[in-house]
Amino acid sequence: MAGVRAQQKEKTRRALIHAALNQLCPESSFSSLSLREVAREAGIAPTSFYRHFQNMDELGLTLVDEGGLALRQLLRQSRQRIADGGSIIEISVHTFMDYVTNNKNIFRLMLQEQAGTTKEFRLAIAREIDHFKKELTDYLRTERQTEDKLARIQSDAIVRVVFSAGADILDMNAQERAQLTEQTIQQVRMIARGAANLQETSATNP
Amino acid sequence: MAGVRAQQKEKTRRALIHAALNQLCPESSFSSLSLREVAREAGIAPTSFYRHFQNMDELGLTLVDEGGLALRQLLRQSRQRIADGGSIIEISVHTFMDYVTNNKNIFRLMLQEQAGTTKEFRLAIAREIDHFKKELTDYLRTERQTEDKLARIQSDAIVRVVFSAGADILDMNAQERAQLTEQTIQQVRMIARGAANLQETSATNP
DNA sequence: ATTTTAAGCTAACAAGTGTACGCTGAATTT
DNA sequence: AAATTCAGCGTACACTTGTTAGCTTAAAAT
Repeated sequence: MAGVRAQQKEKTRRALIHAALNQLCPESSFSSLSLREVAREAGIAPTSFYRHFQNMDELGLTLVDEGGLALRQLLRQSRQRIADGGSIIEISVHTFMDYVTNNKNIFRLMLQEQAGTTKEFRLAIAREIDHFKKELTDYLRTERQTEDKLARIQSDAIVRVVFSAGADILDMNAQERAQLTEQTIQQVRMIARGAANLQETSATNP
Repeated sequence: MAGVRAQQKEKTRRALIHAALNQLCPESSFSSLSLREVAREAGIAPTSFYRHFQNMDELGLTLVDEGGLALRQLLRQSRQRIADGGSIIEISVHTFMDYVTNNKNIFRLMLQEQAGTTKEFRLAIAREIDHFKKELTDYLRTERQTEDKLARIQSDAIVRVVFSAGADILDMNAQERAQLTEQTIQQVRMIARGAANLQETSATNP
């Protein structure tokens, strides 16, 4: 059973996703996309859209999920490369910035809908960011022997700084990008240093 | 010359601003507001809108400017209250969070349009954030004798963390808000500590 | 007292939107 | 071979949108 039918369906589903992604330029946000235009670019009739998604939001959530998953996989990969030496901070930040650079539209979508109008979107994106925070917290606790609460506060701060810098990177050229990436690495180190310092202090003053 | 006419014009101008602000709930972003609805709520005909603003974007930019100005004034005020004792970090973060809590709609607008679709918006908001960063940098340099470049990096990190936390506060109740505010204060202290530590280290290793 | 100004109005237009309905035809199942 | 499923289509409807053109009317300027 080749599933000629299911195959074709998947194909136009991808076409819809691709069309939506393609229309997400700096000049038009996801929430301003119209079902009709997306359908037009995917080469189907507007009404056929409903054979694949219940509405545009469902399509958007798919984009967020796929994008978040890809980013997490990249970061997990890059963390494994740490064994070969190299700073985890440096590699992770670079990986993140590269992802943003290569997937501007998806990242912009996440930024926009993070403060956006649909609760389901906001939750989906909060979930993605939480995934991050959690993985980072675990790393800090096990690999860096950071005390639990401190690890959570620290990783929260790091994630905030990195995501925020990622947002700024969207409009930058390669040179500015490299510069901001360097600065972000320094800031993450700053946070790590401050956290370590706090831990020492509280250890001697219990 | 009382200026009965100018007075009335200002009044409906405020009505338009108020109407727009009022329609900025979590369920509808600024870019999804329609000129007609805003005009309707302000009690004028759609076409009369143009007597006050060239288009909706101009209205939005007005909101951003007013909101940013108010926030900066608050922070400047609160910084002067430092003389009476109390941590500048604590007071500033509290002031910021209170502002966000009391002006959710404006702050949400800023968040949305920061990654939004109109370049002019993005620039306006970047400008507001830069104002902040600059005032903080100056403070760090003069009051805390922080080295110039370090002061810039540090204040950049602080502003990122605080703004990001401000975004999260929008959907929270009073208790969660207090908790996140405390955490943010700790994170700012963490950054300050890390920066001081870095400065010491580089002073002894020139 | 007369003229000018301009805030606000009504009417109208062209364009775009989401979605309900029912049909077709090929892939699949029976 | 016959029956069923279902991705995709065309038509149609009821709205909403931004914006133009020209009128009214009271305030301001002359």
